[in-house]
Amino acid sequence: MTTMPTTDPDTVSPDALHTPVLGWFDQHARDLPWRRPEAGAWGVMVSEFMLQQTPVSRVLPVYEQWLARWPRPADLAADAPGEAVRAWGRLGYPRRALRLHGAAVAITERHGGDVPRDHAQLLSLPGIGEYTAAAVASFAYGQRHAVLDTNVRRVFARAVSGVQYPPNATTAAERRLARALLPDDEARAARWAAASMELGALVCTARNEDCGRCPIAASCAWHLAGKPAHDGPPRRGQTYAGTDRQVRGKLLAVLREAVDPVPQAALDAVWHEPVQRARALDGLVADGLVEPLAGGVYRLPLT
DNA sequence: AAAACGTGGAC
DNA sequence: TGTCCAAGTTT
Repeated sequence: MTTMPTTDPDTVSPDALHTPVLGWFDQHARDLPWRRPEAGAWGVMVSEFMLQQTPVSRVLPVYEQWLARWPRPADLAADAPGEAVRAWGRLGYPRRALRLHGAAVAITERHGGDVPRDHAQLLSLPGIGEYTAAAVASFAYGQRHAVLDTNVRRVFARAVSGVQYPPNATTAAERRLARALLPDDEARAARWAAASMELGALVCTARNEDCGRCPIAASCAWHLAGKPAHDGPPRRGQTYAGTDRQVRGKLLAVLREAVDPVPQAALDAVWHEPVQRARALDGLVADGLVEPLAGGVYRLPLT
């Protein structure tokens, strides 16, 4: 007979988590450029786009160049989307660059050039989903939102539910828990969002977690249970080699480096298999990442 | 709801 | 060396 994990918000004591985690954050928060006051809402938003599935260490240099080149949304909006794709470099998932450009255009046209404060308005921008809308509203504007990213989900899974990893897909129970654990005070809630995320990023990591440095190890359900290994369906593994994604990446790398439009032959050289190669290129065009010109040449999108 | 969507560092 | 993982969004 086993007992179910404790996921009922009524059974957890929020303040017993808040105080130590916030205290730890005061001491150990990283000095990241998008956390500095001068970053502004635009800096926060740019960082959130870049950090979607990409590690901080790789984002840092691109972020700095991006903000120097396009210090306000209108600056990016005035430039070609292809320039955003080029400046994105090797961060991966280049559609994010296109969406960030699209968001800048929408902000310029519909919001007077200022990143909106309202969660619903943020959510309506391209490339902004539930997480990013909450993150921008919380980090940039100090609002009270449940900011549920992969780090926070893991912290909650362990500290509250007593399991090593959260479910593959975010559940309603997780959202409910995140809301229940949000401090009542707005400023404290915003601080909590950043702190709980930072704890997951630095201490309560996916592998090699460091419970010895964790401010809530003593009350962590998973730690108390003896840190049982993950039990259940395998966590989704990604394959990459030989996929369309890899071919798309190679094609786009050529276009990013090229100053002038690229002839078909130059693209053909990146992949031997013609059917997959054509499918990948078609996909890039369909996604608006590549613009086909007359005469069988291609370039990053000008419009 | 499941699958597509890049890239590179760490173990 | 191959697997795992990184502040998700979209269809």
